[in-house]
Amino acid sequence: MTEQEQPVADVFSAACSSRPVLQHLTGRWGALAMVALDRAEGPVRFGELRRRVEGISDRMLSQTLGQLERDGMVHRTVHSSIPPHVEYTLTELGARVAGPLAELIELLEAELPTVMDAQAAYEAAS
Amino acid sequence: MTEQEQPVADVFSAACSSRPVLQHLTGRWGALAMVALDRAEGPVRFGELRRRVEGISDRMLSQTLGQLERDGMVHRTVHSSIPPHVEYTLTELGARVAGPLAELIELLEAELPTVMDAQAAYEAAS
DNA sequence: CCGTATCCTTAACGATACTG
DNA sequence: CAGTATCGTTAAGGATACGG
Repeated sequence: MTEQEQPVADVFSAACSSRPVLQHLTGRWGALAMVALDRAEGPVRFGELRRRVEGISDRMLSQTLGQLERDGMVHRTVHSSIPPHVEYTLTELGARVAGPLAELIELLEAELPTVMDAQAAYEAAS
Repeated sequence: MTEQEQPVADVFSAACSSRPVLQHLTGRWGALAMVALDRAEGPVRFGELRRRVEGISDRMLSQTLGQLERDGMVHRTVHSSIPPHVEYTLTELGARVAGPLAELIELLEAELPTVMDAQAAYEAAS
């Protein structure tokens, strides 16, 4: 049987359930958290993640990870001990989603000079 | 000469200029606008774009396109006539950036059932 | 150590009205 | 048609303090 994967979802449709999921991934911190986990290639602790994603607050990291966990992108493992020890990893789906996000970020980092030039040209024209 | 492209940019650094650029692309409407332009494969007018990106307001579309134009992702062509006629296309850089964004969106649309299942499981566990 | 709770400030956003 | 201006509302985000 050659089943056709036919997406019923359309993110361009306003009411589609995929919209919030996209928001979580492309929100202020979503992509950074995902790619940080992707680059780690192994479990990462909360504090370590906060250090990697510079500028994020406890509150935002917690909230972002919560959304991603709910969406099935991130797996959370709690080792009940004192002090507590919590590890985050990407799920199988999360790893696949992280791919394009990592590409985007790498492309952007490599092409930042191009962007800066464009910005300068834009300012000059206005 | 085999020049090594060595990115000086690091999006994980809080003050890096790449951060705002990433914001524009992964903000609420950035990715949707980029991929809508990518799928069009040709010039798209303002009104057409607004129709394609369901739910976006005049104000947000204008602002989003302005940011993307400033970042060198989108090219804007004004045909001075009455009524006005303005066309948007991706720049060469924009087209390359749109690639990963399109991948992300397609993956998300295809895997939405997986995400919905994860959400249901999450609710059940709490 | 890993968060949550609370409060507060900012900015994102949408609706409406208006202009070239 | 393609926006901009203004206004009001909402939601996102940061700071701080505290709990398991």
